[in-house]
Amino acid sequence: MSTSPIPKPTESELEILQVLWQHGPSTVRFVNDQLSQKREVGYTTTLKLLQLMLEKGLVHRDDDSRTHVYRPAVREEETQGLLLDRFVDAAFGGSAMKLVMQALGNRRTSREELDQIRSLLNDIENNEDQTPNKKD
Amino acid sequence: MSTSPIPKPTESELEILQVLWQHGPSTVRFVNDQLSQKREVGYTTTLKLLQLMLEKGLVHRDDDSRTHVYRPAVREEETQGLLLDRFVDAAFGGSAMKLVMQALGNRRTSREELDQIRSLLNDIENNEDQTPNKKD
DNA sequence: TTAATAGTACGAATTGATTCGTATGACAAA
DNA sequence: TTTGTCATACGAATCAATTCGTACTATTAA
Repeated sequence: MSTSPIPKPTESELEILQVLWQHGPSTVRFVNDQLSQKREVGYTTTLKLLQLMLEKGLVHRDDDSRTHVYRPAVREEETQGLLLDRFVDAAFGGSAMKLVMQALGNRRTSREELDQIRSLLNDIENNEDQTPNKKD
Repeated sequence: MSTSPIPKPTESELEILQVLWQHGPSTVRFVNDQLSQKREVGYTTTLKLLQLMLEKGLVHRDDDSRTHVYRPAVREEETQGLLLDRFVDAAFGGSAMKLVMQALGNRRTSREELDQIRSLLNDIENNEDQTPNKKD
């Protein structure tokens, strides 16, 4: 069982991955259009980023047709988990609890969401014994 | 009550802030010793970082004595909140819920911690109406 | 007083991420 | 065929973060 060697995506790469995760396989043009809705960004910039991501193994590319189509090579949850770990370390000194408390305390959370979390908490408490739990 | 214009600390700066938050006002030597426990880092590197952080307003400095003493200029929760916002945007497409679910689902959480969260959830649900909610 | 030690200041090299200009090729319409 | 449009490739500039070497000053011990 080799732990997959996911390279840590940068912020820009993450932005692109978000688009791919959300919309599925996309052309450079499409990705660039999406990014452009949030901020100014040149076409070749997006192109270059995608090419770098291809080299890093963050995306796959279908270049059968002239217009290439990119799709994510990493799974959303996995990548988010990886980044979350790093972030918890960097910003919260490793305490995931503190992070959760902040996230919940600091912003408006709807009753539905609260219920969702409650039910997750119950699940966790029930499955406690058989939880895989790879890390210390 | 002006919201303080906190500059976003970089990863290295955050590492240093962690030390200062945890141990209080410290000399460069002390901070460097702490950092060195985790990874190789030169003394002047730490010094330079602290000097830059001073310019940015991330720390204060007492230079009465030859050996300067640095202390955090930003509050822990505030800074974490700021970074959390950015992180939720960057990695979770803005959904704090998804982040919380990941954080809880992905790692072992003790019963005590689960209870702590539950009680926080209750607080949130009760205070819902009168919650100050300063931010947009 | 002198030498060793420990501190600060600061310029500059390095590295990585981001950005974009320009060259080049494919394709389609006239 | 020729011309205009749209695509990729890739070198290189820029910018920020990080790192460290070196110069200089204060302090202390001999």
